[in-house]
Amino acid sequence: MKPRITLKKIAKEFGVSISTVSKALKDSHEISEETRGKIKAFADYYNYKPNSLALQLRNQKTSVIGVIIPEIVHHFFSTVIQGIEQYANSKGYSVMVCLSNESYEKEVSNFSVLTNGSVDGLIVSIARETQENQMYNHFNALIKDDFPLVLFDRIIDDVQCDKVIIDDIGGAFKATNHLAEIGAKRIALITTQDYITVGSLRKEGYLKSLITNKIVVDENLIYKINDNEDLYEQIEKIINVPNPPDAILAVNEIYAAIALKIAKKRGFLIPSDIAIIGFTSGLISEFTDPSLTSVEQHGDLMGRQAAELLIDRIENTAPKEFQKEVISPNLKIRESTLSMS
Amino acid sequence: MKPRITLKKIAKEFGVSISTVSKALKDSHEISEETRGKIKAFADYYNYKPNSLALQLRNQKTSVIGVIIPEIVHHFFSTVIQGIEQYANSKGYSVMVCLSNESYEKEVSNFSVLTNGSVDGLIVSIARETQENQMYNHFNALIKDDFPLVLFDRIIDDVQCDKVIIDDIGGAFKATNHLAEIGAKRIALITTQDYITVGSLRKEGYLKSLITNKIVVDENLIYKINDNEDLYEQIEKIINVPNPPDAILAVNEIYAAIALKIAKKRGFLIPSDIAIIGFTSGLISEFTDPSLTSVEQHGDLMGRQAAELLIDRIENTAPKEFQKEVISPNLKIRESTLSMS
DNA sequence: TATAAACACGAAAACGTTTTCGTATCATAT
DNA sequence: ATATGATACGAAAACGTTTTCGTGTTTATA
Repeated sequence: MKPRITLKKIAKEFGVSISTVSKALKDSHEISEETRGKIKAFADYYNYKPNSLALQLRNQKTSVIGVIIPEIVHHFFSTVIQGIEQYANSKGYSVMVCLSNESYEKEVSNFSVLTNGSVDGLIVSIARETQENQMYNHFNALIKDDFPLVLFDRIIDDVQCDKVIIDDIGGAFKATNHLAEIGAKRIALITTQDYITVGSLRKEGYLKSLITNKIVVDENLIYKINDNEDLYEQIEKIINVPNPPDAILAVNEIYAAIALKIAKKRGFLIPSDIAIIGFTSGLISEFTDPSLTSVEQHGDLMGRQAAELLIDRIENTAPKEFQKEVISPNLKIRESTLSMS
Repeated sequence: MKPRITLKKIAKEFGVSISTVSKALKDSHEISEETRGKIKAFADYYNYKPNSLALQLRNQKTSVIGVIIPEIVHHFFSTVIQGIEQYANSKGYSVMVCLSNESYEKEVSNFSVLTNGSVDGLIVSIARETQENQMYNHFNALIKDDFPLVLFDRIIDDVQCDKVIIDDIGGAFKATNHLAEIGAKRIALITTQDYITVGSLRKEGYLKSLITNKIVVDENLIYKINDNEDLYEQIEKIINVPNPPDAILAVNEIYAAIALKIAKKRGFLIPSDIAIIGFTSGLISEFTDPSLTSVEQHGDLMGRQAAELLIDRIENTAPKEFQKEVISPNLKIRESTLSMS
């Protein structure tokens, strides 16, 4: 790469000082029209642009925000990034994306890279492994230094910072209510392991709804999927049983789509034999047959709000209580829960 | 945010010079064991980490690579990012992601932000608007300065830089051959406008296959979708006609999934009445019913290769011919093309 | 004509780091 | 006693920028 042109080189060219060049390029009235003109022409010709590293160092501000997420090949997370990028960009910030791949070690290493002065703040959704083992020291270290930090979706209650979550309890409650309304009696829940906070919150909403609807809770209808094992096999055990459920609430789109596929293969009619709802974020629900009713998560809105909170925190240094924004998911009713005959 | 601790502050604390502190922290033998010990303990206690901006400025190297893509809520692009991030990370680089939203203006503005010294190189897939109007000056400016640049997927032939593409012609050829083999005679193509290079290349492969299979080309079976208008309406006009095609090749997953949905609604049996193949990247094809045969694009591999080319270009400054890596897509056969009865 | 103001520019510090070179102090060898 | 060498540190430049504070020269005012 050719070395970029700098103030120093321009100064040398005209035998003036660096300050003169800097001022000339900023149209300062301190510099004569003549000098200004020739310097600007020269700089323009050589396509001078101030080195942003130098500026960042001088201004003690990078205008970059770091984002650490568990994965990116995931409709929800990519939607969040879109939301973040959009708002950040409108405020003059760029976005640096790092992936933890659900690994604690990589999350910590990302923290370490990003908090060395290369970003003004951090937006994070916690890796599964981190949540599983509850190792939060890297977060506490940031908090101690008042480093601007926003957690979203997968959060830690104990960490004092801004947070954005969706109302998982409410979403699951709404969805389960809907299943009950269309006549379901034996509503299964396909969820994750307990340490995934969103999974256990959705379970809470599910339970709350069962109680509200006076349906007896049957622990045998609650299935905790292990993401590291074969999903089809695990979900098959829910449907291919003597007394299958008449409705399923799945905490994500994939689980729901797989359940649908298996149920159809077993000869069940959807929704008349089994109604299905999934939490969603992607496009799959729209293209299954029947299409899947789903709890929509509004990832872009989450991203936007996280970015708003973070940038506000960065730019307004006055102490301020930490916010917790809660986004309400909505139920998109499709064919998989059209009233059961 | 609390001000971070610096060499200067540590130096002041012990009444030594900055150089001494710097050397002590690097375990230099120039510094006495005693001084070294107390400085390191102090630095450790206050969690000293070198300011990366200062290092980047001094070393004239950021270890960051910039990525500009049209959108991120898109399975293919997020897969590419994953590939890039993974390889880049293994080589000690971070990734800065910017979105052009298919807009020329935003692409240029991203260029401008990223090429001011904040990244060591750029990986780009061109915005639709840029391709449509063939405005490539921002690329030429980079090339002139030998700025490390890799183009992927949507490329420009005229720009002299490293490139990674998939064999679109070959993929479409293979897919169309497959349709011909299972007995299709009237194979429709659902593609994009001509200025999208991948669209026109896939059309080329389609045409090549028709000729190979001695099928007469029928221009009426080639449909160019306008992404800004209603997709369902446009695709309906392909299927809901007096003499519908007996097979469809769609240049992306969404077009294929919509075609499938419409065909089923019209009462066609898939694949016996109409066989369907889509180029793909996402999960939709797996969850439709019947599942969709698809041309798989290996986005992560593309990302990885792009990152390899870029980092090689960054680290080995010796002149070297520009590479063009071509990735072969493979045909994943699913239910939508099981041999037509 | 003396003085004040305007003009046009330069020096230097600051951001935080690394690294080369210089040097004062002390111990050792001749 | 002198030269040599090691030891332990500091000064300063360099990366590229902005900005404050001088300062010398010219112009306007009393």
